[in-house]
Amino acid sequence: MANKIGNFQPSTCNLASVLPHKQIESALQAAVRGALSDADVSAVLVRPCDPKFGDYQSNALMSLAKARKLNPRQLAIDVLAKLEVSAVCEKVEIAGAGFLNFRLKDAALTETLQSAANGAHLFFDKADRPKTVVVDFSSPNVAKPMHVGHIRSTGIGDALQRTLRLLGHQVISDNHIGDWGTQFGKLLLGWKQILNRAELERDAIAELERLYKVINTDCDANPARLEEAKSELVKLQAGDAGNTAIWKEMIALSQKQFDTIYGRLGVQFDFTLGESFYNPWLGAVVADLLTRGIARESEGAVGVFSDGSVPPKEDVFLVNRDGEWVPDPALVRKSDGGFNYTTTDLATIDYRLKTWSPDEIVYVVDDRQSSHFKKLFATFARWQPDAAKKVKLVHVGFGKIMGDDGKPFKTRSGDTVKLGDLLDEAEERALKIVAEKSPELPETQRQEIARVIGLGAVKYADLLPNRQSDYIFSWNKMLALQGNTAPYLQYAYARIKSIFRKAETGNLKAEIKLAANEELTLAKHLLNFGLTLEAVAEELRPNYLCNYLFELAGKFTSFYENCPVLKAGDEATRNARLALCGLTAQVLKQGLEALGIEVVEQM
RNA sequence: GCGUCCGUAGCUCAGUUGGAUAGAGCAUCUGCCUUCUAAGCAGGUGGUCGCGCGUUCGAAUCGCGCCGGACGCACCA
Repeated sequence: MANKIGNFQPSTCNLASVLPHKQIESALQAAVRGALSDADVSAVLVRPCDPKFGDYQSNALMSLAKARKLNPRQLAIDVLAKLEVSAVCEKVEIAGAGFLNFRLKDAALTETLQSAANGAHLFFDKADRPKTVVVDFSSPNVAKPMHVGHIRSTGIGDALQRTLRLLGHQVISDNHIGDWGTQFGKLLLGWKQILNRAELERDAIAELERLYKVINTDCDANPARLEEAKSELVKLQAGDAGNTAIWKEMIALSQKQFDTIYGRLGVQFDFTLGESFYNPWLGAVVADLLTRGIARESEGAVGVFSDGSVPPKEDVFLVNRDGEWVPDPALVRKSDGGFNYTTTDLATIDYRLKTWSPDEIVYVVDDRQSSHFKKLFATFARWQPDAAKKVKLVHVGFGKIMGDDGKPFKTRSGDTVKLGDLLDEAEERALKIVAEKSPELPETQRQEIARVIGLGAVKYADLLPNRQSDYIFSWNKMLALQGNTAPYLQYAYARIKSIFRKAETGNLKAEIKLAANEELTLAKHLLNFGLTLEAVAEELRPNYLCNYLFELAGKFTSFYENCPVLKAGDEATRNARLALCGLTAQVLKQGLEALGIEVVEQM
């Protein structure tokens, strides 16, 4: 926020845009500056609107007028007098309390589509000011199976990194895996005493999970076993060679599992710097916090406490218990001398800033950890105030996945659903449907279609809801293949491709001609692709893109029903419609790709 | 007890600086396959946006208070 000062957008950037709404926007901003020389025009935006009012609308003048106690309609008249948008718009209208309504000239619309058809762009601009963004997501734990809970972080994080990259930002994706912690004491003990080598070869993660469970049960019942486990942990922490070797092997085995899943999901990371990577710095972080007086000792532990700079209600280091405000510190060292995740997270921020100098670090993590992140960010701001001003730290939180019963999603027997099993089931269910719908296709092709549709369905169902709300996991919904689902979008794409297979001739760079309502509606919607991508990148909400693509597919099918392409009356119409189909297919494919979802040529 | 998030159609959910008559899918009802994939399209039914007060030209959106729900509240992440 604070780093936005002086970050004005030169209008020349927008003037270079191929997109009419951006041209209108920068012209409008110039006109507003002309009418109100001191106005902050960064909030003067032009957005698509209800077609009955026009194609685009700005309501910015009303809030500007309000802040200055001006008559909004009069301000609109003054701004309009200075506004020059006749190249792309029909006469601009002032409506209601002070809306500006813009209607695109057909020529401007056609020209934008033509340039896209010629390959000059795909309805979005690269960012004027590319940012460097670290995206921290997925973060599975070593020696545990990835489960259904990981799809949210993995899917949302991947969609965000893809979208940011598409817009020309520099992204550093980092998988902060859980490869350190007290659980390794138990795992090491289990490995040394009850490891089944054959099982380890067959299914390493299951065997590691078994080790943990058995020893954990032992420890609960028998304090001596717990001591044994602790001493293994101490040896590991002290750098014991044998324990370190076993620990590394457990990580390698887990990484194999992660790679398999990520391979299926098509997710890539630039770095996988787990928690253990930061071990060498943890002591120094705590020492520095103590030296600077930011942390202090309490009950044997070391923590960061309230500095009293804000009212208790806003103080993240206080919590109210029975009517009294009591400390809720961010602990950075336990009373046994061990460090905890706040320490690691502080060292991680420090490392990332020093290594990559990002403008932003985005954490795609469960909403339940929001108070942890608030404390973490506040602690970092106190620890390194100057560095903190240069980076935006964002917690992208998300809700839980629930079962049909409204309780957290589990298998019938009450276990957590393993991610691999979930993906298998998605593909199996999709295969049944493909076999039913397209029995004529060869088996291998049906399997490939089922793979793309099954995975797409799961990912899309996860990305579609507002990320902050919990959502109900339903196979029927995501694979019913009706409504707002990945298959619906993939189907729209496949239908377009089918047209092209049947079109023996066709020039994708044909002259664009728009006449029918369905053609105009579709064309105008294509123009909003960039706006949508920017909204996703700005608000870190992939669901905006889902809804955009669903509408695009809907507008396309409407066009498809009403405007024959191959059987159009004349050659020019046929070619123009083919070009429109081609652009729609490209946007669908590109948009789905930004969500991490593949398409098939036929389904 | 305190904090965070949430409460929108029968069900599941959208709702992009507060903006014009609140949207979609499912379900339900009515049409549409001798024309490019009907996994589709067109249309109907269905909502005092939990309740109340307030701010505003304008509130699902902002503020306050209730009611209901989920989650979280030092040495696990």
